[in-house]
Amino acid sequence: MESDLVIRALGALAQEHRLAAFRLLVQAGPGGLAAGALAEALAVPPSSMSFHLAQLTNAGLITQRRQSRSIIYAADYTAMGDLMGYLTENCCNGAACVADTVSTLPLASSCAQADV
Amino acid sequence: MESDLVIRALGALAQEHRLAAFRLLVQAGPGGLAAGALAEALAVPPSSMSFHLAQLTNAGLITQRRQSRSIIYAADYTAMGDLMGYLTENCCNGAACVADTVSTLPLASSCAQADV
DNA sequence: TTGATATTTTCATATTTATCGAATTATTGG
DNA sequence: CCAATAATTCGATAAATATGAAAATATCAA
Repeated sequence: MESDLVIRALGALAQEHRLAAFRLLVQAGPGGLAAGALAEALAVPPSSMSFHLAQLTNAGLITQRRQSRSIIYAADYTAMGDLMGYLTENCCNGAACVADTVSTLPLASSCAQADV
Repeated sequence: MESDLVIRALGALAQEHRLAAFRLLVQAGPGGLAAGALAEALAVPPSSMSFHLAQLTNAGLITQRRQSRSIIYAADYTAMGDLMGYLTENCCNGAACVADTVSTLPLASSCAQADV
């Protein structure tokens, strides 16, 4: 992941409404949520919501697809994974930052196959 | 980690010079680097560097200490770890984002001692 | 104390980002 | 086609961020 895209992704998440929207989309799963549903959930005017969703889309963190009259947004887990990978490699001294967190999660399996 | 601090941390890293400075500080380790050394390394005027270092400090990502005439900045690994923890919990569906990335890195050692 | 060094603060300016009503585009049912 | 629904784009404005020269602050060595 190039640092320009990383900066756009970080900037996209560095905003109250966008971070909240992205969290909702992560929770929602691949099915995603409609723009209107997000706007209502966050109590943000449609035009503002659209602006923020465009930022997240531009950063590659979410995808959009039309479904009838609605436009459904969904979190791009791969993009988020790439961002986490960049931060782990470049901003955490040899994964020291992650280790603490990961060790508290059920990731034993992923560590076991770390020799791949 | 509260979302307000998370947003400040993400915003602090979402800028070319600040991301580069933080990466240098992470590499430098606990010893840190002087403001002047960072400014020179990044070819940024002292006043601009100072501005950016203040942003990173305000976000809690780096610490500062005076050493003679220089002010030494150092990465706060705990803060970065907290940020990674927040993202893992809230923006990665049950750590799925991390698992993919981590498994492709030579993290066997960090995983082995994860029980510390 | 004086002078040199290291950094920050101040200040003006430029740029980017955020907000939201109103107008516009796209889709569907009747 | 027409009316209703769902989103986006436009446009004007406000607010936050970035930049860098110049002045102010802190430290040290002589």
